[in-house]
Amino acid sequence: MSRQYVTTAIDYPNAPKPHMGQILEKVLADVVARWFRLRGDEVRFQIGSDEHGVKIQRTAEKEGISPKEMVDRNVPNFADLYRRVNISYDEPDGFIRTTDQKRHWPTVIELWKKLAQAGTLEKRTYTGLYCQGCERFLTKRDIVDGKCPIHNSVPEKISEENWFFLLGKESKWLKELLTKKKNGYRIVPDSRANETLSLIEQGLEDVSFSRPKTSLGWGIPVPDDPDQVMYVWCDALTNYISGLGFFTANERREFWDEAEVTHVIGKDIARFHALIWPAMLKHAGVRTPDRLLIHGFLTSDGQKMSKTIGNVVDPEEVLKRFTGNPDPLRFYLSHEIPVGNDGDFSWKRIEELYDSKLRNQLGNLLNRVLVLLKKESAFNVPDTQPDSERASEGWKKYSESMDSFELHLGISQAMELVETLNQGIDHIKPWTLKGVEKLEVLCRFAESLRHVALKMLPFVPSTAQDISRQLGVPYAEKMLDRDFVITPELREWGSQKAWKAVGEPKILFPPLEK
RNA sequence: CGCGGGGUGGAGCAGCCCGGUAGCUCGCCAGGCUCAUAACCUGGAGGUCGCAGGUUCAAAUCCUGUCCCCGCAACCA
Repeated sequence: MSRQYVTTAIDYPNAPKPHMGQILEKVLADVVARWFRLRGDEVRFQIGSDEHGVKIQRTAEKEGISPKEMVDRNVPNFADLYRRVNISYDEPDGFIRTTDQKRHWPTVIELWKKLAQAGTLEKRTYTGLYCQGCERFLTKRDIVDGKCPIHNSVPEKISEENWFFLLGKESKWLKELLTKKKNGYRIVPDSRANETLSLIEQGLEDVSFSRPKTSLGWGIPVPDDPDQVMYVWCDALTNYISGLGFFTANERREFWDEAEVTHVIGKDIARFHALIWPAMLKHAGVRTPDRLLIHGFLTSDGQKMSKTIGNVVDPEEVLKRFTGNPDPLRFYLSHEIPVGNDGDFSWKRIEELYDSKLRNQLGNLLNRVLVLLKKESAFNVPDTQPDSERASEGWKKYSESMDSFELHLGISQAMELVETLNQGIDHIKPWTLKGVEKLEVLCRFAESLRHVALKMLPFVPSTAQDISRQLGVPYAEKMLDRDFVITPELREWGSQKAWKAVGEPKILFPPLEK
């Protein structure tokens, strides 16, 4: 058994509630965290919010409230929606806020001091071309014909004092760290690693770590330099260790030093997590993380989600469509989008998938087995060699997929089993059989469904439990407990000797209203 | 020469890393079954896997070239 620490990116609560991309990330992380728990690991799962910065400041201004008021209003909506999507982050301390002066700030300030002591911070006068519209300095690459291509305006030349983090000299060991096979910082999936490595090849630049208070007021002050405020990197990335109380009296270092650390993030911020973050940790004397799990982006009906196009999908609406049940959405995101790939969300597709896979194939299968079985007077799963071999091979394949983060293969394997079972029923025609033969056949189907439910558990937890309840398996009530483990015994064919009867069949997934 | 992703039956996607029966969902046609949520099962039509070369006994998969599409990243203008 090992210890796991799973994190997601912390959300920017500029909007009143999470968008689909953020849901995708949380679901991915949640499936991973759940799988770790189910295989017997000790897991800490942390999410949070990144609440500083000019954009927050500005949005709040527009609304005529203080930044603090705005984030205090928005952040609970994030936590609330994630709870309703069944994201199993640790309660109560698995949600870290960067405005939390008790939990977050002390670590950040201490980390800054350590970086300063290590000589990796340097104050410079930065002169650059600043675009008022973008509210940031533009790089040579951004500028087209001397103008900001987004705002079509000529940027101003502005000089300001910035603390810089000297990332430029870290290329060599970073490359080693990211490519070595053992004890490195592994990027998953592989295809996403090349992208980052090619960034190193292009040469790393030092990064701005602070802004003058006058241009960035809403943030953590730089220690011993009251005129400067920390820019996003030192503040936001640090959440991963501030949540563990690093550099304070109540450190929980065992979840870092003696754990496997997995950061789940989107491809847009891969570079910061792959480069700046490990460099910061190195100079602060903290070991580097183990894994960076990168997901792609979501389009809507094949197009970029955009307010202008009007194709933005609100996760809330998706929940509502399925009467608050998060599982169709969780299933969609896990089944349709291989980890790391970009994916598409479409209403047509999710409804299609709901009907064909969840309702017709899975729900209907459970129903037909239970209806036949409840007419029988006994229940007993026959222990046969071929069945038990099939089961153990199936579990082996499934675990391999899950352990290597090929999650869509994991859930597909469960669904393939469902398909096989539907075929089997039609082939065997249990309703034409009698006596012991009939009973045995039906019990074998029920047992197979027990395995299906276990395999679906990381993806659609409440559905998996519901199936198990209807089947009447003895452990059904415990399945959603944090310490529930899919033990070797549970994976074994016919291991549930205490299972003596099935429950009442109920409709698992009702037809959608038009 | 910025970087990355992609082009697979009518639509949407998987398979490519680690070559060897081209798979899934929807749609279409025909049949079966009647345990089940008008669900389930079987068969069929439809693909020269963008194009051109190369490697190989064998290429959707590896290599080279080439054409085309889409992003540069998240609700903010």
